[in-house]
Amino acid sequence: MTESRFDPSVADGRWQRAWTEAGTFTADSDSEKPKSYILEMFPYPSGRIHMGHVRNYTMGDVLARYQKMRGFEVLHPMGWDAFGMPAENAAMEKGVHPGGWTRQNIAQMKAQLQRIGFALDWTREFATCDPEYYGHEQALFLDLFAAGLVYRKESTVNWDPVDMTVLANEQVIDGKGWRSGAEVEKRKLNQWFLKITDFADDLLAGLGTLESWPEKVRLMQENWIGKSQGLEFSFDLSDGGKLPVYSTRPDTIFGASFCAIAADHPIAQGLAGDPAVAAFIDQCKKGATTAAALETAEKLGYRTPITAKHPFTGADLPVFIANFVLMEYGTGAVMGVPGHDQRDFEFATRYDLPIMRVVATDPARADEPFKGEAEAGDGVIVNSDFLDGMSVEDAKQAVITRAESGGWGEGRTVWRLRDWGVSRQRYWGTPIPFIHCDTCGVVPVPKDQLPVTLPEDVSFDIPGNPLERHPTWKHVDCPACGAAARRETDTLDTFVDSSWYFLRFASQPADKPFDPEEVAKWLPVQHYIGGVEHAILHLLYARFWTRALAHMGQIAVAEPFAALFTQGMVTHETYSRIDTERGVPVFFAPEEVDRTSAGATLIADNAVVEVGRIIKMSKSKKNVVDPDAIIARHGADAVRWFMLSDSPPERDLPWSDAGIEGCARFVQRLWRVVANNPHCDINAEPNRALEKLMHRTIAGVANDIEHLQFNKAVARIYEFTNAIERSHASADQMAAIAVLPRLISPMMPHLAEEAWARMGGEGLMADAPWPTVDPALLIDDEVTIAIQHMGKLRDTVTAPKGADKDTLEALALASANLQRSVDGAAIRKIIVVPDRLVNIVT
RNA sequence: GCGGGCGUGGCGGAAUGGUAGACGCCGGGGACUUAAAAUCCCCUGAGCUUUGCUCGUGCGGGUUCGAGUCCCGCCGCCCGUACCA
Repeated sequence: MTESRFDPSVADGRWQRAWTEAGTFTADSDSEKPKSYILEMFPYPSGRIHMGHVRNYTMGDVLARYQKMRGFEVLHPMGWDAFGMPAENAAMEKGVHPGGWTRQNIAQMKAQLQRIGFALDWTREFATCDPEYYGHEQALFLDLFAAGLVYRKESTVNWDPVDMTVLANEQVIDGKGWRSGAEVEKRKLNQWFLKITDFADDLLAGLGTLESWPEKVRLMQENWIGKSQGLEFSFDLSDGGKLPVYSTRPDTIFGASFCAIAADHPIAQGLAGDPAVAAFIDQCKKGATTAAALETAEKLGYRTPITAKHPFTGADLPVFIANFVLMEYGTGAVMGVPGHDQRDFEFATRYDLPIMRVVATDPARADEPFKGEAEAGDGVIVNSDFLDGMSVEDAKQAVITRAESGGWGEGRTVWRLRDWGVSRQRYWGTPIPFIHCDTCGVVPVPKDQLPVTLPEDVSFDIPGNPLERHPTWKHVDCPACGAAARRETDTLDTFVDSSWYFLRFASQPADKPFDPEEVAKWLPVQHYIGGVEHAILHLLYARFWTRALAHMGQIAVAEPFAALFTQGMVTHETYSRIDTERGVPVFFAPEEVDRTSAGATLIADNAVVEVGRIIKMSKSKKNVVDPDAIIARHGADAVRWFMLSDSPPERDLPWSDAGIEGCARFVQRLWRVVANNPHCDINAEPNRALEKLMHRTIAGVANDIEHLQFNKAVARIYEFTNAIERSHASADQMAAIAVLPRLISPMMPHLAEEAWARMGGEGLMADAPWPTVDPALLIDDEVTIAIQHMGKLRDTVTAPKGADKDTLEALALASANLQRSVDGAAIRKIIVVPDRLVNIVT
């Protein structure tokens, strides 16, 4: 290492090896120190680490290293969310085995992570596709089954009628299968479910204890769980039958002008003898199953000959079969109130049904016409007999009370949250440990026969589930009666894998999923960091599993993640040209493009390419920057520094070459400050301002890190470095330089170690304590006071901190600028905010 | 469609209801050098009648002595929407 240049290509590896050899980041469960569990959402091993991972793990790393300096025993593990569809897609496209492909990706990505110098405890690494891991998962699934939290029921999937296979939602594009292009159908399958709804109330209540979660995430989960009070009642039908419906808006019951039932509702099925009805029911089966697709699809209905009698007015309401009503939700039938539900409004408009106002902003506007859309908001009830004049809330209760006393309906709490369907008709996942026997029914695999492992000899040359068509795998004897039986061929949703991995990191016993004592030592996770895209599903499922395991007495943890942080994406501009033949854009990678301030040209032909919007890095848009290439060029510390600079961590971070170059320059600049360490001139004037700034910086950076405001910590370190360089060779400057390595250590650990070693620091920087702060030096003795006239700045003056109101008032009135602005006008009021400002009101 | 979030100079952003633009990037000027790179110093929201003034935080209103911040109504973009992870 020369004096003038920090060489990451040498230093990075040196310190990474030193940490590994010393076991610096191996968590000691038996340590006396207070414990801290720092966790980032583990990655799917897609092939390469991308910048989003680097950003996520750098944030966790800063916290882990900082907390270690603060005297905590830190657990900062890493593993692999290794089951999932991309491995099967790779198998289909490249003819490789999903397992081999995944293992290779893991090896590659692990090496990449190690080159970034993360303070990870690799001794606890595992992949969810390890048979040990998924074997324990199968055991837990059997425990849940025994506890009554697992059951089977019919539910709808996307069916590709050409490939004869189930499609994931992302494999359905505009209602068509992504490979076959065939119109997707809804098809029912018998599938496995987890009873997350048993915990709906508790999951909702628990949100109130998660003070260190972002408010937005708690709100999203609250709305997702969706607790509401409503009325379930039955309409008497013209054919003598009854139609049970559920509504969250019984207050609008007088505005009901039709009923709608699902295509697979028994009443609809009963009418299917009519070819027109049958044709409509068939039509309803078309299309994808997602909520977005259902909600935005055209609302279609078929008017049946049946009518329903309104319980209050006695009016006959037409009963429609409708494509937007689903049998799986509620009773599979709804009452339509077009005036106060947008979906019903569109439906009524299309089928020319009455649209009645039963809620208005005030009673005088009871007959105001609608302005082309439903009014779902609050108001007073009108045109509703005994409900008139009531608030929406009161009217709901009044209708429920009336229905209950009349015996034709009852109030019910319902949840938007549905039970969690965990069946997947796919190979690369955890086999569901059950066996189907013709005489015994569905039989659990005995625990001593776990894990049920995946067969290796599978092919992906035709669509569908390889487990289903494997020649031998599914043929087993029934564990109960010994007769020939069949294995369950569905595998578990990969969200199951990620619902308990954080427990397995605490310890990895061979004979059980986790050790409750170790779980008690480390859990809950102190900081959990990941993308906001997981705000609902993953986080809710993990909270559910934690509750279910606690319910069964296996752990004593209420919430798995004490604090949550959702970081933003790494983005990059896109470069494209329109393909003139096909009319679609063709994208180019950043390294294929020569970018100047004026625009961009393609290096290959030196002609212009269009510079597009700055969006999330993705392979399809080719706007990705490979971390390896950047590390090879600038070193790990520059990349880490860039990940923390400028953008607040919860927002998107636009990648820029100029930005990373600036970071690389700053790494070198820091090195010069340390390496050109001047000799102290004991005769030099002490630089008390620098000393104060040093203490303020130490305290400020600590506070910023604790609040994950890394961009602010970065700004402070820039300011501190600027101040050091501008100061003269005094003892204070020496002290400031000496503290620098420790300040930057969580963010630029390689440079910090190198500097620490050079300055004669003892042991590894990573083991050193955080510098101490003298609180006395954090207090200012002088402050700048703003002088305003009518709220506009006219002058600033300095005053002693804590100066009284009269002093500040006098200072303000003495200002020439203020006097010119006031221009002799009568002063009506003077507002003094101590240590901040004086505002003269005329 | 529904739920949630975000919007500040050329760019990323800073700002307990109290001096809008800290810090960084880009750009401009200068020093050093035969020259370049590197480095260092200075300037850098717009406009004006420039001791200073006006405008300015997506758009339109409102509350307040004072609004980027609080309230109401919009617009745009992003995330989720239960089988992508």
